[in-house]
Amino acid sequence: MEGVPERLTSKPSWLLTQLATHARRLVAEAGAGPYQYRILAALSEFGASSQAGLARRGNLDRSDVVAAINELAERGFVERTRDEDDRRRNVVRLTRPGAQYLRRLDRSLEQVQDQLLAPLSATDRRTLARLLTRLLDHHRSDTGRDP
Amino acid sequence: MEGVPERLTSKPSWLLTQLATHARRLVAEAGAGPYQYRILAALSEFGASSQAGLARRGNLDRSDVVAAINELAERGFVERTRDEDDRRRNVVRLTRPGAQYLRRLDRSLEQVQDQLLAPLSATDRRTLARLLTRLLDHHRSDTGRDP
DNA sequence: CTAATCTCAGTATCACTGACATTG
DNA sequence: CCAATGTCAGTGGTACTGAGATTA
Repeated sequence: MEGVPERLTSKPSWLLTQLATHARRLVAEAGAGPYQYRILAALSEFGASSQAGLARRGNLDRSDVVAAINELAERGFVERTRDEDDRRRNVVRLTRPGAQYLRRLDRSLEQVQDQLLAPLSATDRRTLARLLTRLLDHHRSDTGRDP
Repeated sequence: MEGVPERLTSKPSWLLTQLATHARRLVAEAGAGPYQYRILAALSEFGASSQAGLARRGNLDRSDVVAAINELAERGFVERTRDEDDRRRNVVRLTRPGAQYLRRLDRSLEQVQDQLLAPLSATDRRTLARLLTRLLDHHRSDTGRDP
């Protein structure tokens, strides 16, 4: 024992942060702002939702959702209407152009993913995804129900 | 196939970014500023070095190294002296208090690590570290030689 | 002249906090 | 009254860019 052998490369926490910035950069090059992508993805997978619901599912802050939706709405990718059943809420809906845009983003992301995971075999990639998912699920105490 | 099943939870790039923020938060609670920690760790593992060398090894920007070293030097954890053999460079050296501080940080980090990796078995943890390391090595084109 | 180093000033973006008004 | 929602203003930190001065 004695000195920890490789502090910089053996601590998952640092590996995560450093790899994450790399991933972010790649993703940004693909043209996908993380907030907007997560919102579009959540809408596509779970359907129309309130902004608070999107925040919960996309793991982002309510206040950040506001700005992101503003831009998405301006570009015509989502529709924001008042929920008449619960007038505190806005119903956010994916539009057709929004769905197309998401598909384009997904194609770019797939390439990014390939670049990012290049040195791993298909099995390793699955393993990695599984482990990361397990971690994330565990640390997301928010139950994540719909509203 | 058809629609991508779980965009938000199956893309390693997103998993990484989200887990990374979680890790960062935990690490911050442990009192370890990421820049300063990486510098201290690099110094401890590779010995005294120029600031540019630290930047390369710690995967950070030269300009950020300046500020981090300022603080570390103020707190007496590192010593910065002009390199007389190459007067462009500063030689940064870990002091005794600096080494002690690093050991304290490491102890805190270990607990953080445990929290972060709680849901994984020892084997899984090794696997994760191995996969992440492989990725990071691959994406670090910088050869990382010393100066 | 080119290249490397250190430094400073400034930027973009993410994540977050606190507050407030509206509605349930 | 309390809780949830949407909105806004502002903060802190990371990562980065660009420039300048010094030395090799």
